[in-house]
Amino acid sequence: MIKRSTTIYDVAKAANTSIATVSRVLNNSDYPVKEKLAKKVLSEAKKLNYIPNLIGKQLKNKKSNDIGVIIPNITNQFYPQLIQGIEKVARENGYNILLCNSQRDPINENKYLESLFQKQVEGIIISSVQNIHESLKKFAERGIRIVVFDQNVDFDCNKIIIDFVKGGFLAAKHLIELGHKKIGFISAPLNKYSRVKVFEGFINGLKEFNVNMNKDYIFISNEEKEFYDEIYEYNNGRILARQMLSKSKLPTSVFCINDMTAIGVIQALQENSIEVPKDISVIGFDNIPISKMVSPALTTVDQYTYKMGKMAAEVLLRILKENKKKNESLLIEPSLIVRESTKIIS
Amino acid sequence: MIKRSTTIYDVAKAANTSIATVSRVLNNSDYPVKEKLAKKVLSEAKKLNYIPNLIGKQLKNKKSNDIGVIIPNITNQFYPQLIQGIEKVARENGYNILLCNSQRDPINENKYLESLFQKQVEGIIISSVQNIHESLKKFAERGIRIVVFDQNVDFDCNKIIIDFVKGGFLAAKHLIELGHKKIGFISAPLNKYSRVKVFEGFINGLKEFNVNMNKDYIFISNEEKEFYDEIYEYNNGRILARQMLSKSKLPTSVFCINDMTAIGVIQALQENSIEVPKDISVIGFDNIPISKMVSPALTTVDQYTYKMGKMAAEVLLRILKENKKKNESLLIEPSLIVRESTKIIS
DNA sequence: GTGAAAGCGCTAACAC
DNA sequence: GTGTTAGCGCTTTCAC
Repeated sequence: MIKRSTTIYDVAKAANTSIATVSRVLNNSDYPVKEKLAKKVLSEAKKLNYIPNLIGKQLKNKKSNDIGVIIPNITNQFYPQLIQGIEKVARENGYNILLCNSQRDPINENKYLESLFQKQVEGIIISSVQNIHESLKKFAERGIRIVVFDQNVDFDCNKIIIDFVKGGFLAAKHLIELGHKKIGFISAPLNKYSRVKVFEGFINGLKEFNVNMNKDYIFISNEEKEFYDEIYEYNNGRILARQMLSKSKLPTSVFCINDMTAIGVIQALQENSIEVPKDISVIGFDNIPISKMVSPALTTVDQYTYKMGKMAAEVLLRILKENKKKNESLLIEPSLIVRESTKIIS
Repeated sequence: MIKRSTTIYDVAKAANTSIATVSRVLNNSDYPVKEKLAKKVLSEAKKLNYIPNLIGKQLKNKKSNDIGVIIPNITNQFYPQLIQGIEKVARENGYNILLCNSQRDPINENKYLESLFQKQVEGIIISSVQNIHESLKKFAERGIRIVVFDQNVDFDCNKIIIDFVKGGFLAAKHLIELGHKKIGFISAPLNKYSRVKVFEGFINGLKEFNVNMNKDYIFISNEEKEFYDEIYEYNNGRILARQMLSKSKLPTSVFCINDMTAIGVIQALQENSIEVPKDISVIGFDNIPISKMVSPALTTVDQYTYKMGKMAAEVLLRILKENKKKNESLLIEPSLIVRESTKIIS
């Protein structure tokens, strides 16, 4: 840090008063200060271009007004939308966000957790990429308020989660109602709560309407790796779609674990002269902004991402403010968004 | 903040030594400490789950190891890509990023600048939404190192900018080489350096190849407003494309100020049964990931966003490390990416 | 080798 | 109404 010198002492000296008074004036404390002195302090502070050092303040107050947000990856629009929601609420309540991309790597996630703890954040909103939540739990026990979203975790904390089972069910139901019997499923590894549950709902749907699940139509990748300059899910969709095309029998419709995957799938199909939805109907999950920008526009299941972000922040701030001990758990209802990528079977 | 009590004192007491020694051990200082004592300190710290309080450290060291990043909006993929680049470099050098979305609002931008200053960031990487850079300059003068990218600013600081004029030129040249003479231009207001320069390059291109610029084919919106849950540029493209369609004469090709706008344009055209590129060729600018996901895949001008982010961070960190006074200025060469949204005029 | 103590910039309890 | 001062958690100088 450079000379960035002007401190509260400089202002006090310039205004010919004490640092206590300066602090009172500058913080609009309701402590009585003569108007004339207050004015003087204000004008001197302005003259000196005084900007308070938050670090000193935070150390003294033992309050950072920061909340940490950990997400897998910022390039899937799902997360930016969410962050916008979080940010809006946080800002409005005087909180700042420290954003961290785990790049889907548990090691990074833990590093970030530690780093956020060091920075004394008051709470953390996280979509964890881990299955065991040792470190998260450790921090929760030490008093950091945790809100998980998108993924579930294996201990008691605040949760904002959409009803994935219902979402998967809605997707299956939609395809079946369009007359499809050969329904495929394309996904990244089922190693996360969200995916497992979506799949569960999907299977439930097939069962409920007496449609057979055919293993030949199910394509799930083994690996999940994120690069700084690539988009994992999109590539994954492309790869799995090509795998599907290499089989002798094709389904008439596929449900993809999320929109980015679906977009990759559609593109790979189109490249191989399979028309969507004419030849194969495709449905996604998330309803990210670009799902309506691709063509055919994607039929999908809305997770209300922006709203989810707002809710997560609201829960966290409420808990922080009221210093509640009890954790909240909110379930968001997903809904089906029908666009152009699915159609009645011909 | 909660009781999060364990401090360096607790560790010192537990290890039966002084805080000075604890600090030395924990920071791997090259100060001599008897191995046995050091081990003891380490084990007690571990036993107590000691995690250092960065705020105390920062206050003492007068060094935050934080850099601020201010961007207009996180939902346009252009920025996430950039941030990934910045983040990678920053992480590798022990720096953390404080990310801020100005939502294209100068007032927010200034608020964030002030907030970052308060947080004692060592440098700021910014895509400013302002034309006058009063406050940015003010902070630069106070010793914060500034790197601007994407937009230019009106004072001397570090700049990572792509050659917008060349980019605009490339777009015009491409369309002309495909035989187009009726070339349109669709853009958000030309109130930012980037847009002005791109337009300039575009006009240069038309002139160089003796193609007339027809005012009837130019559509530029008056207003620029960002919402938390909408995507300005995409909507803007849709609106302007509809305006274009309401005219009696249409161009055979249009150049859009960026990819998101182009995607909006293409979609509005398609909704009105204008085929791209058969009826109208469309070219964008940015080469964001989704430009290859839409269909037709977008012909565009690559800004090397990820690389730009890395470069911005590298410049900042180098300047910080070497404490250089002189500012650096880097120009990135754009390049044309031909995909499916443009074709030879029939 | 080790520890005491000053001080980073700030707030607030306490004294006057 | 105003000022003095302790102390937030930490690093580092200086003394031993």
